[in-house]
Amino acid sequence: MAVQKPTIPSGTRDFSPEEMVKRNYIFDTIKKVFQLYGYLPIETPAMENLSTLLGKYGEEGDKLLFKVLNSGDFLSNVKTDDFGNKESNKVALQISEKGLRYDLTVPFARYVVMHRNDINFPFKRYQIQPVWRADRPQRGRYREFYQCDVDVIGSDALLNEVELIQMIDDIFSRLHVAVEIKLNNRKILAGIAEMVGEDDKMMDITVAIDKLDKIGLEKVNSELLDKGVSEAAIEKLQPILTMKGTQQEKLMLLRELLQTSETGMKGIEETLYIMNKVAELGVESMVELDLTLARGLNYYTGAIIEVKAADVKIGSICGGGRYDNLTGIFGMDGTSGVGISFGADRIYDVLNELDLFPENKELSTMVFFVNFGEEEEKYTLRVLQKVRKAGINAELFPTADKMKKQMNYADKKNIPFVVIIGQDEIEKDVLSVKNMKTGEQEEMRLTDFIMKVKAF
RNA sequence: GUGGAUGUAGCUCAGCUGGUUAGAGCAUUGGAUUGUGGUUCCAAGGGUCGUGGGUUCGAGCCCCAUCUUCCACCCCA
Repeated sequence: MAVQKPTIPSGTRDFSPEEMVKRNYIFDTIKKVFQLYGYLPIETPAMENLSTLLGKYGEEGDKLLFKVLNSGDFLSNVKTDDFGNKESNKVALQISEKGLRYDLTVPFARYVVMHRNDINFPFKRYQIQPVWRADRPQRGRYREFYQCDVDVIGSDALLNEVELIQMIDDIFSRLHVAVEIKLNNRKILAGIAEMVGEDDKMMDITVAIDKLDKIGLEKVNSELLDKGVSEAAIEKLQPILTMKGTQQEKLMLLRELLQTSETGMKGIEETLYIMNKVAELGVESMVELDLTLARGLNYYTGAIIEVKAADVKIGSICGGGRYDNLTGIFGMDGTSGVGISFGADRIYDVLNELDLFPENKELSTMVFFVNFGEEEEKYTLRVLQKVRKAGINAELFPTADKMKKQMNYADKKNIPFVVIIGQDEIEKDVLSVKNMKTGEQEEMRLTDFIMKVKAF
């Protein structure tokens, strides 16, 4: 039988020990801050019923769901017509009732509804788990990646939005990454659409605004026309498209322009509140209004937040917003939530590119014992035990291989101290300690050695 | 999902208009050095040239399909 080359599905990755140490540094930092602000973890299954997933992410999102084949004789219930006509979508629904989760927010909403009687509202939880999207992979875009979600549900206070921004600021300053926090509000977008008299074209208008920087005003206008937006509406939109000035000035101008729209005004008030509070609290990162921020997810209703690394071009590394009625789909109305999601994989790429990972010396082996053979091994094993008891990460080479090989192993593993215990040392009751960085070697007693390593 | 590029040793790559046995550096293994790594020297192992088909006397090179990775779009963390 021919040996097959092992591969993994495109867009997925293996993580080496070195990578995991770095990844855990990110996860640990994020978790620490989440808990600092009073959020506690939950987990949900990798698979959800398709019925809870479908229709929550828009048409595009449905296409990107990984579906899980039913177990057993999954073809038995398929309608032959659908199969014969190659109706992939219809057939898919007949042979699959589960799917891999696409994000953590929708499963969370499902969780809240299912456990509503046990939950103490407002419910502050975080969740760090992988999600899957059948997207075409690219740089910084994977088919399996981790999200770190924090949400608070059951409170419509804007203080929650402020707290989320504080946490963003806290986490990225701990990671030493300079970021820009962009803020928008779905109500402002809706207000703009209302003001120009094209309520139902909100998404098209938003996407057009989003492209302003890329393709320019003229093309944006002609694209709007293509989408069926009336000329009068486009005319009314011009002051917003060409708006200039500081954050405050823009908001003031918007306040004038959107006077006729109650929703729009509310969005502006909300944004002003959030921005003022954030300014009062002295958040380090730059926080700015960005009308182009649409965020495809359908369920946002208020604030929209997105974070970009200031020094690396990689797309957003954190995003989220307020969803007033996500639980409504699952039969629980009037519960507002707001949350954000940190993209661990992209943050990893950013830290890697900027060389911001710390030396995690407390995680790796500190002391390596050379193995000289049966008799020395017996003695060394006891020494090793004492070193470990002192809380020092240490290991003994499992076989009495050549010194060169053992030293090589220690060197590659970046172990700072190598301890050599042969017959001489046993007789003298000392350790020969080699500092791998300086190459110096000296004999010392065990207790002195332990103190030396601890002080290192 | 649409368009473009890419794939040769574990890694990074060379390989002429199609022509004998496909190369280098790094890495690996062994030796110089039977208690001393990171430097040096010597040697060895390692390839169905992404996969499948086609053209040809002959294909790593040309053609088709397919997959991978990357880039742009769509969308997104």
